[in-house]
Amino acid sequence: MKLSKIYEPERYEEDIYALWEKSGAFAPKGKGQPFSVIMPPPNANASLHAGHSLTYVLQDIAVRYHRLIGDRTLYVPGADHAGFETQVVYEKQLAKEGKSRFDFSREELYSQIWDFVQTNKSGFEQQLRKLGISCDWEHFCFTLDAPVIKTAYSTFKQMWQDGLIYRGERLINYCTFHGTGFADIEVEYKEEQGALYYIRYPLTDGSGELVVATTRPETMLGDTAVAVHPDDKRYIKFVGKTVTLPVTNRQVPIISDSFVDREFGTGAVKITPAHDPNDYEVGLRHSLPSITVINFEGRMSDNLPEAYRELSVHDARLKIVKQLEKEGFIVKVEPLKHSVGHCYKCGTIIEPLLKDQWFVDMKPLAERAIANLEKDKITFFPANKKDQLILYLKNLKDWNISRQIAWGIPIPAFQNIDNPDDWIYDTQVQNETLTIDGKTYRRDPDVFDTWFSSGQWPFITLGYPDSSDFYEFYPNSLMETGVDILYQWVARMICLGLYVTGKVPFETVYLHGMVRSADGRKMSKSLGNVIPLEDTIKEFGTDALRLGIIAGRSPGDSSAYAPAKIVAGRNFCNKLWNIARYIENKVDDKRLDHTTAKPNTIADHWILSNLQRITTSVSEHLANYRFPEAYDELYHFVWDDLADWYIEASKYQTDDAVLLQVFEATLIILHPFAPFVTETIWQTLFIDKETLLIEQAWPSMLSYDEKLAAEFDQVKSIVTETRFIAGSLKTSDIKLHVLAEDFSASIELIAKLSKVKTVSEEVLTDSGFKLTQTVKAAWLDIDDNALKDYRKTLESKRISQIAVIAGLEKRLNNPEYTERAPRKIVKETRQQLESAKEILETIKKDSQKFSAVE
RNA sequence: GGGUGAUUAGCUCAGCUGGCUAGAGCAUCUCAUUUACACUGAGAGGGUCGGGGGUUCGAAUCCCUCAUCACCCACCA
Repeated sequence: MKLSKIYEPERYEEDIYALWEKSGAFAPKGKGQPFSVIMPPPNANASLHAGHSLTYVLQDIAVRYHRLIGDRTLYVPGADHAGFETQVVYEKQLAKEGKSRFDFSREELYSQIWDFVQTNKSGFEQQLRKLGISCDWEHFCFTLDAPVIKTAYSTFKQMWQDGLIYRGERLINYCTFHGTGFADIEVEYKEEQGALYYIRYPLTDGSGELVVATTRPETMLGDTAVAVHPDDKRYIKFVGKTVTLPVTNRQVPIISDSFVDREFGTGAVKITPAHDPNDYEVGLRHSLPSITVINFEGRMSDNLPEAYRELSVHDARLKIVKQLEKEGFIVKVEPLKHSVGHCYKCGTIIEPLLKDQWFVDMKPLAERAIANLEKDKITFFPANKKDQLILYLKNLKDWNISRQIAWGIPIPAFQNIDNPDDWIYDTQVQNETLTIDGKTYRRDPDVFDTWFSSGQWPFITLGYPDSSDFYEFYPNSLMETGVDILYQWVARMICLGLYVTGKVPFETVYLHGMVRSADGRKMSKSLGNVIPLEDTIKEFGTDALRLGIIAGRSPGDSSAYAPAKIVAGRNFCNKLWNIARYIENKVDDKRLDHTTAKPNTIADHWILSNLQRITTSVSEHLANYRFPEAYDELYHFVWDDLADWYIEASKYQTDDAVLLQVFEATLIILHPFAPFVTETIWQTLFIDKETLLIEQAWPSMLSYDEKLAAEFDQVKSIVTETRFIAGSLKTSDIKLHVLAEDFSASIELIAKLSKVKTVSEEVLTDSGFKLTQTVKAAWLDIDDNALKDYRKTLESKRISQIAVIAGLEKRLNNPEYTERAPRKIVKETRQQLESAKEILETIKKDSQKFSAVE
């Protein structure tokens, strides 16, 4: 089969992926050491954009590399039901139909969303195939699969029994629009312009007043105290007295608590335990009652004076301020910038509200995680994220795992209808009520926070607790995910992994930065700057996207989607393609047994030397997860070494066997990065083997002679400098002289590559222009007058060469350097100085010719 | 308030444990047209590595400090 002139990815990619999938190449094979990656499951109803590709491509490169070096490699794909996220998407769809979640029971909603997800689910699977992701589809896992739920339940039960899970009334973060609570980390804080209201609270005994400052005057309806700092001389005399609250006329005590900041506001704080986390803590310390004045709909509650009932928080604030002003209780109002928590989906202000929920006591889990992190049981890329994670874990508060939504794993807990404190664990969640020993229990209507189950992903996906996969592939070798979910997900996987299995869930965490849009902003639907995956693939091909998206990116750092890098990737694939075409034409039907190739020419030795270097280097980079560095070196090996020099040389010094051998090895080491084009070429050039590139073994080395390889470097230098001079002189009509003893075998090669008219072995003793960049002797026989144009260049070369020598001499004249620096470095410096001096001599001699001319 | 990262060529960014005259892609300039490849080839130009200080024989790299930008966490009556 003949290859077309330009690589057209869309002609091959689909078939190539099908070929891999059909062959079973994605399943773990062989007896190598296990290497496992569990894919962070994409949302089941999601469509991936170009930015998403980064995570899967990085994982796939690691996976393909480990497969090639013979590891028993498992890459588990999955999908996330993404509880709240998905329900929000579905609710938006309902809204379009003029309906809302209130029109359905939770069971109805659940089954509707299930159908909704089923119809959308195939999207990302096809996208992953398009990206060439070599995951083992047989191992596919959805976060609502029965085994997942089973393990999540048994973990919940175990934690309950161990006293790590408790149910209690706490202030939780509540979105009144979506009607559910959130974990602390899910709240999005924004800096906002607000107002600080100074309000008079008269002492009940008429002996004066306290002025409190608040941003939320409406919550004063629920005040149960006023607090001052215990050391505050202004107020300490009031402690123990009471104030009479304006509007409600309730009497509340004045207490002292050191949490009060004397500098802020007036130094006197109204305490509303039911609506402020700090006040809640104060309330606990001082046994204050909690009065709820805002309900779960975000409106003022029924226990308030008629005028305020059912008002929105916003309206209530306006109304109460108006009333206070009228009655003379407002001292002043100051503008104040402060941060306010919002729902990360709808932007509604998060209300801290009292609610009974299930909580995980994170302290013991976090401590164990910290201990393991400090013992470096997990390697982080970038390394500094480990310390950040430890800091986070040290300050971790208890985790609210109850969600008031329909789409999720029902919490397996039932409450005695006659005794609210009597909760039992039971997994018969399909029943709304249970009757046990004559007592009736009602199911908790809530579901788990998605992260409670996905936090167990590294072992849940492997069939924990009693499967061979689990024994073989846990802990996972690599967890590659976004730096944005370090706390949200990685932290919880470590905590839960240690708790359930006793081991850290993975050996390495690689956190990629975010792919911002081309405009430098975050890529998001709402900003309208999303780059669709399909567009990029269609325009440039998958391999180009894979190469462009990983190029020049360091872990943990965000950087923009760079079309120029995708273009570079596309061009690179085309270059490779054309190397293959060249080889195809050259080798034709010779059926060379290239497996026993032996180097003949200096170019052969040189390319084998470079192949050895690049193979080792790519291995080292990939073993240490330095993806962009590996790609960068491969790019230059293929383009600069293989195409520009070796292939060019092969046009004059034929050695097809070595050429084929080198190209075969190149395809293998390049395969993890650009799987489609490499496999396509493999299937075309090596079809008679009936093998798949994806299943090849990492190349082993051919022997070569380092000295002969170095000879070729000399040839390169002569050719390069000759080209440069010829270019400056704008002529190729020059005669090149080289020392026969050094280059007799390469004369023709030098002539062809440097494109001069003739090359002679005649030695010019007193004429000719000596090349300066090589130690080996080579001259150009050029008319001195013609050379005049070259004077400037030579002069600037001379000056910079003198500077180089001065620098080297200064270094070597410093005894501190020669004594302290490693011997190897010093030796290198001496050699550099020597050759620098030689080059300067040549430049000087060449320069002198000009004085002769003038 | 605490923390992290960034600042290197016109643009986007690499530079791992300090050690050749600091690199890449794209862009720019010159030359090349029946070539495996114009998605090309041969060349060139372009940076006092944000400022200042320190450690070191040696600093883009380590430390301190300042500035600017970005992000994260906590608090914000």
